[in-house]
Amino acid sequence: MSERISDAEHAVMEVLWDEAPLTAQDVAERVAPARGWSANTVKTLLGRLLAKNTIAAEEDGRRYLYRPLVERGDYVEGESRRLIDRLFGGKLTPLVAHLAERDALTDEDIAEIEALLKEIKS
Amino acid sequence: MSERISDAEHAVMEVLWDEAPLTAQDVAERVAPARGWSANTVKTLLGRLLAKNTIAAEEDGRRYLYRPLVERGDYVEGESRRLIDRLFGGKLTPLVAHLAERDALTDEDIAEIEALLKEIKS
DNA sequence: CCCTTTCGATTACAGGCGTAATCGTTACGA
DNA sequence: TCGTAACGATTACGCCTGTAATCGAAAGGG
Repeated sequence: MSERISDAEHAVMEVLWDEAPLTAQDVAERVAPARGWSANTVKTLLGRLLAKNTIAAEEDGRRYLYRPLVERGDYVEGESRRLIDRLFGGKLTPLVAHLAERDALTDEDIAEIEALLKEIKS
Repeated sequence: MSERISDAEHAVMEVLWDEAPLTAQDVAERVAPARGWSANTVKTLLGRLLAKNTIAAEEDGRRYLYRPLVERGDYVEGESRRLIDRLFGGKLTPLVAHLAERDALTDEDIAEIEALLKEIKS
């Protein structure tokens, strides 16, 4: 279905997931500063996302209003799954184990996840 | 330090992490079938990994023996962190929450992670 | 000793990506 | 009305990636 979203494109998507529809300029204002991009760059990215059918453009006078066609949750799940499949045999546990083993988890993280899991079970 | 490892390169690295040192042909035999690659492709990838200082080559007669210079754990942690930073604000909990919410976690997964966390705490 | 196979090294080449600049059109301000 | 600013569209361009083919040297078989 939807083609892969590149890193730079993803930055644009985050803006649109946060707020939509937006004009190209709106997007540029929100994303360009942090990235140091020119407005042209943002327009190129919007064009590519359009071509990939990841966003839609609705005419609004002589400009367009852009909004996402892909949901953030779907994207996030896809990316997460890719990583977990590629590096951890498709299972989440080894990821958690790996981070824990490397002290990349604070006590607080652990407590949070435990609380979360407890809630899920109920 | 080390440059990014591409997807295709990663497949080669997995072979070397599993067993090393290996000749180019060894690597090709182990990785090419699953990927449908020619032996040449594997050699190109080994060359690129060499250039990136991700692997080392030791002469062995008229051929080379390749072995990783980067540890799998470091790579895995880097990639995991990248994803978690990019999509979950750097925290693991939202990743777990996201997968749970999407029913991407089985009861067994949950039990495993709980057991794992309990062990860590002790 | 020569032909063929085998190596690594070099070169290739299209497509994606990051990052724009330029072009053609139109609307708006002076 | 005329120049200019703002838009989207088109074009650019170098680097990375995936995926090899080709080249030159060397080694091994007959």
